[in-house]
Amino acid sequence: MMNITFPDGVQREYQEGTTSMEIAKSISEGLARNILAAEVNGEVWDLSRPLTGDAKVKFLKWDDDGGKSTFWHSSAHLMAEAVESMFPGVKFWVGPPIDKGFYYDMDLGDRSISESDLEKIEQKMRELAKQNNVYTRKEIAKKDAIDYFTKKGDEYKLDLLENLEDGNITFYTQGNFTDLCRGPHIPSTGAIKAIKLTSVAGAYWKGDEKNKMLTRIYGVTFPTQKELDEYLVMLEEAKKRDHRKLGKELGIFTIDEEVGPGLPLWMPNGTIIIEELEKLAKESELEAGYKRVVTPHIGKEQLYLTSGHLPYYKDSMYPAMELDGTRYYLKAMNCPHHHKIFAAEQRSYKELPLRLAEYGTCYRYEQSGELFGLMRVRCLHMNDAHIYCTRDQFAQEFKAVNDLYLKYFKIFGIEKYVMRLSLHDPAKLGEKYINEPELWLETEAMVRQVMIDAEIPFVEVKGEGAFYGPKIDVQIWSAIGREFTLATNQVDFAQGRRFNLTFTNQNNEPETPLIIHRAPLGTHERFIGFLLEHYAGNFPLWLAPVQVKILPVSDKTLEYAQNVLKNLKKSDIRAEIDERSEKIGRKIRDAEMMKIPYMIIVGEKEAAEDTLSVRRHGVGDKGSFKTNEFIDSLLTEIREKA
RNA sequence: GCCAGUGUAGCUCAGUUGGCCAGAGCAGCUGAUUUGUAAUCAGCUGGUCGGGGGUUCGAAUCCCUCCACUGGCUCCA
Repeated sequence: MMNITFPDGVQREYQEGTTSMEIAKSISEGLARNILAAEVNGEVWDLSRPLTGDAKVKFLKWDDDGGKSTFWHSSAHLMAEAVESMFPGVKFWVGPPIDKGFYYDMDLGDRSISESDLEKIEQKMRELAKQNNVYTRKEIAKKDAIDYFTKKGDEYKLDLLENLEDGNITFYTQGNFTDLCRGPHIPSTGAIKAIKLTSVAGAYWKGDEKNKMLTRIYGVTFPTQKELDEYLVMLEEAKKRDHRKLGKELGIFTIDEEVGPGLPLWMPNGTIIIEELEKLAKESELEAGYKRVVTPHIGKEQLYLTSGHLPYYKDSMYPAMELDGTRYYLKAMNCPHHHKIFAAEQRSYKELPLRLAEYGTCYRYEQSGELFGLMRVRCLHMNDAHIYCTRDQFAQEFKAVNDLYLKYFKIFGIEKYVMRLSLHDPAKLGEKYINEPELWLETEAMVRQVMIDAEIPFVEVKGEGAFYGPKIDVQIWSAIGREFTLATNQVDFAQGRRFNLTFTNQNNEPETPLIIHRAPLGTHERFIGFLLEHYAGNFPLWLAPVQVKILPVSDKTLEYAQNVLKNLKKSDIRAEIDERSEKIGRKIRDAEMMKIPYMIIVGEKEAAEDTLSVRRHGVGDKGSFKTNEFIDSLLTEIREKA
């Protein structure tokens, strides 16, 4: 007998070799119907797999992450079966579950799948799901597995097998499809009731662009049609938040083909937001002891050779222009220019930390396929600053930058983000990263310690560091789920030496400063793109391009409206009058569509009483106010950035 | 850059298997209307069908090529 412990602490005895499905059935038939997999001693197992000894068992339903991923993993196999039946000879690479659904990579030879094929594959999947085929697990010797795939001529699975240990290899079969797979899977295909293949895309084998491009099909499945429908509605809702759509509708920015891809033009409404953000940044940075500088948009080749950028990032820079025999580059980063400001004067330890800030304009030649609205562009305005400090000052300075982030995130109500400690990859030293193994480990430890001391949760990711040092990146997601770095806080142990930057220390010796590169508000482009989606276009009052729209009921009250406008402008409130000879309902509708925070309606009643009828966007009629009273409440709301 | 797709008026979209001057709604303009909390009415303007080349008696529709965009991959200081 074996002893099974459930999550609530209850223990029960079962015959050895009992499967988790049988255990579930012994508890209740209802439970057995709703479970997809079981967590056995922390590992997700098939329900049909026999348990061999005492264990902790937790049943996984659709609502558990482990349940969903098992469901989607099995769905990937179902899709593979459908594809194989329609495209005989197709070879499969890997088909994992992902955040929302699953994909499978495959080599179709000289055939290709277009989006119109997806529906046919879906249809086939539905057919196969209805057969309710059982997913069967089979342990297999490595030799036999190699034989199987050698006969099949499948070099991809053979490649996978190379890295697997004998005795640890399993095959899964459902219907006519057998795959090398570590599992686990749901009991049978019948549970998959709703299927949507979302897109087909190319993906390099093993993610390396030197390798062959495989075909990747993305899909998502659900246990009920209702859940799929809800998911599709959610996708539609997300599209309405897309900053590319909102940016156009609200007159924030435009991208013109003739100006160039990835080169946004900021329209008047967008420019107001830019100016408000810069005001916030300048005030905060002044308070935090930064000094402002301004630097040119270009620099000589030698500058970027000295900094070390050219060998690492030349491909991402616009090609050089040659003038009088000298090559100049458009700057892709501000740091070399700032370093030259540090170098321009003799520096004493008494000046440190020296914090140089600039909203710098940079140009990066991003690959054409990577451009994405405002989130990935070729011209960007960075909330940049470089902090030159001693080693002793580092922790405090780095933490102060983190505090600045958190202050901003609070203002903007940004809650969904992940702080990522981006580390170097030792395998790429000298190639992608400056070849200073000890300095890497040392600075990485310094940053880690600051984060731990500040009790800020973070994840560590190898291979995401800057070429000159580790960094903390703040990761966010666009409305359609793409991940971006919103803000960054980086250590630089390399450029100080490369530029020969020194200060005189207390012992009257020259010493190289550590440098922190930071951009808490990222770039205007990405930050405003993010804010558009974050607020769904409903900007808080202090950021709203038009804060108040005055709507006269008829021409008769136009004069009174103009008076009100004058008063609002006196208080620096951004207001406009809708002077069209439209009905009030129409004026309200248009102002609502433009997501203007406050509408004030002035008719003969208001003109006679010297009042305003106030309407709040998305809320409705707020009643009658005296002009001064209303302006005061606006000013408070603006000041508090509510 | 790579794979797959898309490109018709400022916007959202129709345009049957290639066939009469390429359509609609919204927006814009002009006029009428003077209006009370999410669309007043009428008339009008507006498109070298992404650019170029080709096939054809004839191309928005078929082919080639370039550009841009979309979804991914690679990349992301």
